[in-house]
Amino acid sequence: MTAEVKPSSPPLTERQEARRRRILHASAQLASRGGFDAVQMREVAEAAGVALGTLYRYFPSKVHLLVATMQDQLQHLHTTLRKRPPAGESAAERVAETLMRAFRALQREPQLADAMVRALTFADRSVSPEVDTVSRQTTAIILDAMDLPGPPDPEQLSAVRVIEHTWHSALITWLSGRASIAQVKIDIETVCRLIDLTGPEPR
Amino acid sequence: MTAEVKPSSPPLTERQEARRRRILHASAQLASRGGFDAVQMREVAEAAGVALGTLYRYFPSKVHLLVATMQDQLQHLHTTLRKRPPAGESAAERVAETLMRAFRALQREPQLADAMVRALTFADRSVSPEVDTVSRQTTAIILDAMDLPGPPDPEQLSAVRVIEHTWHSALITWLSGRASIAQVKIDIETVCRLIDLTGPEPR
DNA sequence: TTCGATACTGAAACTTGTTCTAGGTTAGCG
DNA sequence: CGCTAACCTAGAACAAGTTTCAGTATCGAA
Repeated sequence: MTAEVKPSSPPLTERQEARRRRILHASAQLASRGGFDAVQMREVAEAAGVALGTLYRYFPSKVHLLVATMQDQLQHLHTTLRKRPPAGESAAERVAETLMRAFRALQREPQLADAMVRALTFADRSVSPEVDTVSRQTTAIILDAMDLPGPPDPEQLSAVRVIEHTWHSALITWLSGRASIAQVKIDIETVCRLIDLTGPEPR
Repeated sequence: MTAEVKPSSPPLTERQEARRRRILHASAQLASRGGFDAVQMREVAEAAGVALGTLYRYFPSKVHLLVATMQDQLQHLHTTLRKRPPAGESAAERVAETLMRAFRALQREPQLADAMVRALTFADRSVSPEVDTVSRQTTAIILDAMDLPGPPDPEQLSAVRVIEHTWHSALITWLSGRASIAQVKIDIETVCRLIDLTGPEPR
């Protein structure tokens, strides 16, 4: 279930790889302060030491840039989470625990979270492939936490999708100050019950 | 459970009410064609026959405008839905039916849906009150569909929130072409099972 | 009816995402 | 080494959201 971010088509030279990394770093840096609005393309370019045109060659829009930033952060998160797998009894508990852990990680950088999530939901069709990658990464994290014996069945996949929807949308309501952390926790736990509903029992 | 859109603080004169209505109409009109990008503030102002500054006095940003447009459309929808209540046996069925009906309504105006939903998820804290109103309208629609005998308990409210999250997020993935209508239907039906899970049984 | 406050208009200006252009640099290859 | 294509840079230019301002119209109260 390893979901590596695709190294994509043309292999980059070392300097190009470094540029790309500098850009993503600058993006995350700026986002950590003022959130979405603070990630201004001219500033990112300057902070990364590249020309504006170059920035646009690497990331065709601000949304692309921030979604790529999210891919980057998610990969870190996934790696971190794997080191200490959740300890719950049931799959539902493990998933809820994992998501709340991820949530606390985002809490530490709320502005960064804001920038990434806003970009993700604002993305139009032209960013679909990249958004899809993020979605696959999230799915991988959840399935990892479920720690199923075999491959998931379609019903479980649907439950996972619903959990993703909830996770995503709950994050937004928290970021915009319309829900408390406690409420997010309750919603996550509520939706995770779906897992035990679909899994072992006969239908 | 009637959730009227608050008439807000200062009562408007007749001409002001008419202006406001013209603006919302122009907004919906433009959105129905090109979606979010086609709702350009200068064009809205021109189509509504008001100056740009006036448009901004009524709606302090494009996002505010589109969220207000959504409030408007939701109210229509709610009225329409009430005329023919869903017929399902269980609360879960009725909610799923209602949401799919709403979904089909949006399908008829995908560009408008795109504009409204993008605005909703892109909204930052400054739009929280308005977004909250939309959320309450949605909650009211779902609770109506559930047709509970008494007031909902906290567990049911959490289930409703999760359903809203799913509805909202599923809509986004459909609009951005990353999920089919069939998939949305499955996800809605999946999440609606939560209702029967929380309701009648003893815990 | 008249007055003062508030709202509206038209137009310019400002901001930030995005595109374009002309010229210099780099990488790979014979 | 020298060539060529692809890449990079600096900077201007353009697009659309938002703000501002001076002047005009409207409204509600005296």
